Parts: sequence; structure tokens; C-alpha cells
Amino acid sequence: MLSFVEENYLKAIYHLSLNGKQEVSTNALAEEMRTTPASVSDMIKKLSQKSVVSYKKYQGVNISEDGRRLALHVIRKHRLWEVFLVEKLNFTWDQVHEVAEQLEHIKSPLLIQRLDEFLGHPKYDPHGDPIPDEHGNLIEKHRQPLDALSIGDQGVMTAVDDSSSSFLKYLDKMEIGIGSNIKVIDFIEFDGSMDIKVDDDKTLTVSSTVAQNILVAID
Amino acid sequence: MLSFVEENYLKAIYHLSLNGKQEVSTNALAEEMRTTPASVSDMIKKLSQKSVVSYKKYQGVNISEDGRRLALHVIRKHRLWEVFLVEKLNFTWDQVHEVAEQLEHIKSPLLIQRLDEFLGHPKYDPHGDPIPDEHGNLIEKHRQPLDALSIGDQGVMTAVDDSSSSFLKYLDKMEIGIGSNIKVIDFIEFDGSMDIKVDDDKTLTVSSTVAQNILVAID
DNA sequence: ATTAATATTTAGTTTAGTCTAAAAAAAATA
DNA sequence: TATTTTTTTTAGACTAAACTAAATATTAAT
Repeated sequence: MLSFVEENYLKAIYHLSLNGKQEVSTNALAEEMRTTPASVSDMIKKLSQKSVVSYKKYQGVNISEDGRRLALHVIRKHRLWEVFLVEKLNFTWDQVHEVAEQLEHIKSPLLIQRLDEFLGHPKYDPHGDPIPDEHGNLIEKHRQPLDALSIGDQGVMTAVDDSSSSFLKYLDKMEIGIGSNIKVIDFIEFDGSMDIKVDDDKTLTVSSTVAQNILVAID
Repeated sequence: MLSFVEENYLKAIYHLSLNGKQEVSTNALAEEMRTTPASVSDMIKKLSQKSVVSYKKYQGVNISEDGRRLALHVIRKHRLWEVFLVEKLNFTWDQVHEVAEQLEHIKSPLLIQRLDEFLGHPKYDPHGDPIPDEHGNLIEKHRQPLDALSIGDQGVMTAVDDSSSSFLKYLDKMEIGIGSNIKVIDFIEFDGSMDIKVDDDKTLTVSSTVAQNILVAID
């Protein structure tokens, strides 16, 4: 049985291993958890002991299959409570997160089963994120490199394939990042470059190489 | 701000100071909390530091006005969640306690305000215990053995005085339980037995002994 | 290929809550 | 009243989760 704190670490590891590589670095986790790398190092050993992550010194952590299942169970509870707060208690979407962060740690299988029924087995939370089922299965949004999209398609950037600092610097300069909404405006056959609109705001052109290395999630 | 553990100690102190004297002894509290007197001694100092109890060495604790208010706030949350679990999620009365023990520690004034509205501002929990209002005011019900009532009186069964399994089996068979509404229809002077109506539904006769061991709360 | 910079781990403390064993105070009893 | 018994507190240790400072490993840069 994991403690509240351990559950929160596991959730963070799960999220980071989706957005970036599978390997999650100590520093990234420390930043996500708003704590120090030293604390993370300690916690990683505990989680490794409990077989929810695998870990080699200085090599970052990988979430295990057990860990993934546990993380998704917590996420399921979080998202179900969010639905409850919005649909039944008239919370606005920006009021739900903090409370759901607390409610997600309540331990009672019956409670979650009944809550799910009460809410009519919702598939998505108020932010549009999918709710994992009781076995930890998640309808993952299809994730593709940007250059696989066609004109008119859009998606949310969730990761990069190339994580060289030069590429990341380029993205930074262009003000594209994880979470950016990207819509394909035009595709130039000649060199494979694309015109894209970012966050319904600025339009810019990216090379074929860049487009290959930006991963987007589409519905 | 009190921790979960501190809140639980405070609740226990509140309950013990109702049932017995205002003075709560270290040993009694240790038994209630299923811990050691030494741990209780330590905790009492912390609670005293935070002015929720007053305490003189070797003299036991007294809950303060602030402490009472805080304890009643936790009890309010506990009982509101119990109503939710029974009325909305179809829990039975014996399934709610453990889960409500967890839910009562969630910190969000908005959540409790909205939950209260959602449930229609209930005055009593599923066991018939009154729900304190948001200011920590409690409508204490007068609790009496059934045989003390007169014809026409009614109340909600809240407890039993005899908890032998033979008595509980009898109650089970008669379909009387915690939360049942009991109205006195007739009182037979000859042997002290009573005719009662349960939940405005079935009428039955109970012996004087039975009536002495059923406790009811009257408004 | 060294050196410099960055990332990660270890070592040593801290706080909350718990424990056992021992000491001290209060209550009960003779 | 003196003594025994019970209750309560203190002292010292333990675990979980955090921190700071120092040491070590890895990566980047010259």
C-alpha cells in the first residue's frame, strides 16, 4: 500500500514519462514535485523497493507495469471526482483540481465503483482528459509526429522525439512547447515544410525536420 | 491548521468529554485512540500549544472553545459525507463509517458548503445523529430508552444498551435498526410492553425488556 | 583528453507521530 | 500515615518525508 506522498510521486513519474522519454530524471521529478533532488533520490529508492519503478543509479527511473497500473488508478479517482465536483456540486473547472488532489487518495474500492455508477460511467473529465477504466486501461489519444498530419488537422503537443538542446532552444525561441495547440495550415510539397498556427494565435513555418520531431496528440 | 492525526485526537477528546466528565484522562484517550499513554501525553502537549485543549500535568485535558468548534466542524463533515454515501451512493449504514473517517479530513470549505446544498441541508445523518451547522452549533437530541416515552411520542433509534448477539439478532428479525423511526402506539400497563410503529410502516409489540434496551433520540 | 559544468547521490539533521522502558506523581489500601 | 497500585510523564529510539551541504558521477566544452 502506497502512502499519499508515494502516490503523488508515482503520478508525477507517470506524467513525465508520457510527456518526455520513458526515462525520468531526478531533477525533472524534483521540479515537478517542488522538492529537492536529494529528496527525490531517497523516494526513488523506496518506490524501487516496492517495485513500482525500476531504477539504476544516475540513470533516472522507469515506471513499472505495476506502477503504471497504480498511477492510472489514482488518476481514475482524480478524474471521477472532478466530474462529480463539476456536474453535481457546480464547481468551475479551475476550482476542481486542488480538491480532487485530496479526494484522489481516499481508499475505498466500493466508493469509486459507486461514484462511477452515480456519475453514469463518464469517459472524460471536465478538461476533456480520458478516465482510465477500473483495470487501468486508458483510451490514449493517438500520438503522431506533426509531419504525419494533413492540412486542417490539429493536435496538442505532448512530446519531442529529438531532445537535443539545439532543438529545444529552437522550440523555445518559437514559443512552442508541451501543451501548445498546433493546427496545420499548409503543407509545402517541395521541401516538406509546414505552415502551422500555434494556440490559435501566431502562424509560422517549420521545416520538415522540425515537424518530424514534434509529437502531437489528436483526439 | 491541524493535521489528520490531530483532528482525530480532538474528535476523540470531544466525544469522551460528552460521554463522561469534561476532564478526559490520558489512559481513556489512549484506549479510544488505540495507542499508548505515552503517545497521548506527547500529543496533548502539541494540542495544548495550539490552544485547542487546556491541560495541567497529571490532571487530564479539557477541550477549549476553539477546540470544540474545530471538533464539531470535523463531525459536521463526517456526517454530511455519511448522508451522501447512503442517499446518493446507496451505501448501507454499516459501510459508511470507515470511508467517512477518511473523507472528513478533506480541506475545502467550498466543498462542504456545496455538498450541504446538494444534499438539501440535512439535519441528521443516517444513524439519526444531528449534523452541526457551519458555526459549530449542534442541536443535541435528548436520548432516552424507548420505555421512557409516552403514547404518541416518536423518535429515531440511535443505539442499543444491550449489545448481546441474541438481542441484535432479535432486532434484525424484527427489522428494527439504527435509524428506524419508532412511534409509540400503545403502552400496556400490565407488563410494561409496548405497541410501536416502525418507519410509519409495520406495527409490532415489544416487551418491557426490549423497550428498555432500545435508545431513541427525540427532537 | 582534460577540465568545467551539471546532475545525482550520500551524509547528517529536522519534524510528526509512534513506541518501550523507566521515573515520578496521584490514588487506593492497609 | 505509610505503602502499594495505578496513572501519567519523561527519556530515548524508530520511521517517513523533508532539508542542506558535501561528495561523486556524468555530460559538455575547450
